[in-house]
Amino acid sequence: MTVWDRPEPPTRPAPLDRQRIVAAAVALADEGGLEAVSLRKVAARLDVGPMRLYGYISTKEELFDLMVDEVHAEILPDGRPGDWREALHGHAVRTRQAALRHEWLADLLGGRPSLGPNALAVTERTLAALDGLADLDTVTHAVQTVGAYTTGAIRREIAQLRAERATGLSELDWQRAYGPHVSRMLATGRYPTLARFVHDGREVTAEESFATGLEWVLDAVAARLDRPPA
Amino acid sequence: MTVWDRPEPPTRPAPLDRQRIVAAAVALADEGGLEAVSLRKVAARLDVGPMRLYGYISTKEELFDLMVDEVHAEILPDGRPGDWREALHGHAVRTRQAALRHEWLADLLGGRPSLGPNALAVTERTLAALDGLADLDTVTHAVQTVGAYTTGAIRREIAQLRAERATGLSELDWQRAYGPHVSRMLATGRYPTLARFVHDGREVTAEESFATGLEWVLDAVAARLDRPPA
DNA sequence: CTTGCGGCGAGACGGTGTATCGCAACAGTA
DNA sequence: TACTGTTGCGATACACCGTCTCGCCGCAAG
Repeated sequence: MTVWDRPEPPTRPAPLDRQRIVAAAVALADEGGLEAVSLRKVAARLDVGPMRLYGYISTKEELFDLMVDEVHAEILPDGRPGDWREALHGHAVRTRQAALRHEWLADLLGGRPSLGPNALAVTERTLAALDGLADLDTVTHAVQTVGAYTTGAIRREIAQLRAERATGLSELDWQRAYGPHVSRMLATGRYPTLARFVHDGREVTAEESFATGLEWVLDAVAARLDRPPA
Repeated sequence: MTVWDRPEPPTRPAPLDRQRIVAAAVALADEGGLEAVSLRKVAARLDVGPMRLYGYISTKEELFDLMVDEVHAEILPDGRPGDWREALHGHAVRTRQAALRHEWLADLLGGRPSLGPNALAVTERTLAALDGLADLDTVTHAVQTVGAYTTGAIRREIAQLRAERATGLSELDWQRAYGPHVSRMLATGRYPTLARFVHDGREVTAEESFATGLEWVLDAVAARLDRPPA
């Protein structure tokens, strides 16, 4: 049997890599949500046995940590730093955009401390943009407060988005119709104020709501940065 | 065989109840975290087969929804309403306290829309405290902004608390020592600002951090409530 | 007493994360 | 070159999960 008759050996899959593992996991999560990520499926996508992964991660939670840090690369500011407000605003907006691209991020955000290189780099850039404008404590509080708002607002937005998708209602109808359950609850008369707000309230897009709250929080930060600490 | 020889029939466990199911699930979660809650274990605690639960809930997620609403009973304001700031502040603080009592709440907060009777009642009371102080949109933004901050801050606090517990470090050492990993990362010199903040920053308790950020956000709300909408 | 029905729960199913361990392939040595 | 020691891979196993199916048992009606 000549060389020509023998098929080429199957191209060995590139040797494993944390990078490749995380990329596969992110792809899986983007397609089917966090619950679609199982070590077996990640391994299958890399043509590898599940146990192979344990050389690179020692637990599924670690894989999630790596995924979160991977996405933080998308959150790093693009250009050179502007003023503090632009930095905080940009960080919040880019985090939200990343969560809209990778909805599973909302499930993980704030769930564990993010100490990966990309997350630290994001923090570094943000802190640097505020450095010197006030004492360390004030700056720390500013970053943490905006971060907390961002995390919470993103979670709510994604949660609502999923609920809308599940019921098939359009986003703008949602707050008024919200399915039979809420209608019935409001009709009991036990939540008169809430009922009035739902009935009379203007429809507000999630993006507008996020932006408005963010401006408020940034204003609060501005008030503390401008004047020396109490 | 006389009556006296025959044992009394075993006291039948009280017929099932959503209340009892949720109470068992909450107890399990309080003891071992959310991951310790399985339908099988909840059922076992009620001396019942797992399938029995499906008459009362149709999915595990629904059980989680019920648990969240159960805890919202602890978040309802105790007395009669005070002013708007007290209402928002109290809501945030009570939510945090509930999360410290039931750490698993941090995993669920903001994860799905909360539409249970207790959650709606909490919202009703909060909205009522702000009603009339500004147009509906402004009031809605106020409640949502404070809510988003609260969710995010609680998640971060619980996440940090768990990480501390896992490493055995004391809370105050944490920010400086944070385990070998962060020390090494900071030593690389790639995060100079962050390193300086970690090194020079005053230790701040989680409670103080939460309270400070909350005051900032409430100040921002005050600024919008006091003057008519733009 | 018989019959029909309805609901309960045992068992099954397909999946999960992870521990174990036999084997095969390789490195080093005689 | 032949042998041996070691290492690391991955098949197999295990305990557990959420949920579906369906046979059986107890009760109501005739």
